[in-house]
Amino acid sequence: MSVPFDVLAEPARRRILDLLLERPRSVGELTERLALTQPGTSKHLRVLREAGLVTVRREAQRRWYELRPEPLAEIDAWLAPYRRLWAASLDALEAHLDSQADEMTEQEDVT
Amino acid sequence: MSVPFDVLAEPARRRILDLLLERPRSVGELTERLALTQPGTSKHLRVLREAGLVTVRREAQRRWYELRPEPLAEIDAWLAPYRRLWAASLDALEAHLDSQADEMTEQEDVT
DNA sequence: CGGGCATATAACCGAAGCAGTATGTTGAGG
DNA sequence: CCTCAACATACTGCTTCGGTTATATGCCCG
Repeated sequence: MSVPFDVLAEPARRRILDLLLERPRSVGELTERLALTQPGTSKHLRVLREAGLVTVRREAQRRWYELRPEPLAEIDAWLAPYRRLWAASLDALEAHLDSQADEMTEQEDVT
Repeated sequence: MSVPFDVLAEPARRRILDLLLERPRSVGELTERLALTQPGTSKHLRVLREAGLVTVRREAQRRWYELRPEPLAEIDAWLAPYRRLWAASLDALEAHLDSQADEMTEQEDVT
């Protein structure tokens, strides 16, 4: 579970990261937005913490969880050699759509 | 499980994709390299197939599995907003290392 | 110092995932 | 046809995971 891939397999954890992308948040706040129980949220946060994807700052009883994106680089690195492949097919799609657009401007009356 | 994130949570499946990155391969070949049983390999391939990450081409009794990277774009898309964040910290690291390198060239005798 | 708030940890349960064994399926070749 | 080769599917046991309820911890405040 300590690998970023496993951590991100859980939708709730991806949502947490998405929420932290905007700004640091408290457990209560996250719990509310996730529609989970508080212990459930805490459990996911623990996993994220142990994977190094978040850090905690204590303030009285409140704990502010904060994003730490570095471990995501591992995923990005794995993804890298594949990126050019689907990029190529997307380019092909774009080219296709572009040529269609061209045809349409040439005809000028395709409803 | 149909989401790319879940599919990639399994190390064996990532290895399969890595192997298919080089060229299409038969089930037997993959089984050998993964040190799995043949049914185990077939099972992972089924998951990859259902997620659209591989396609099959039949040739007599042999089946050639082939990479289909498009679904990985979903992961890449999710990753996108985070990329600039860790990129920033990596830049900072680079800058730091660069400045160290500078210092070293200035001194010229750091063993 | 006692009570309440915010959060963490523990204990428990059901569901799902993975690996392995056994068996089914399809095509080639004698 | 019969058999073998390559692969898929079925079934089973085990482990792990995610969610919930119950309880512990730490801190502020009256």
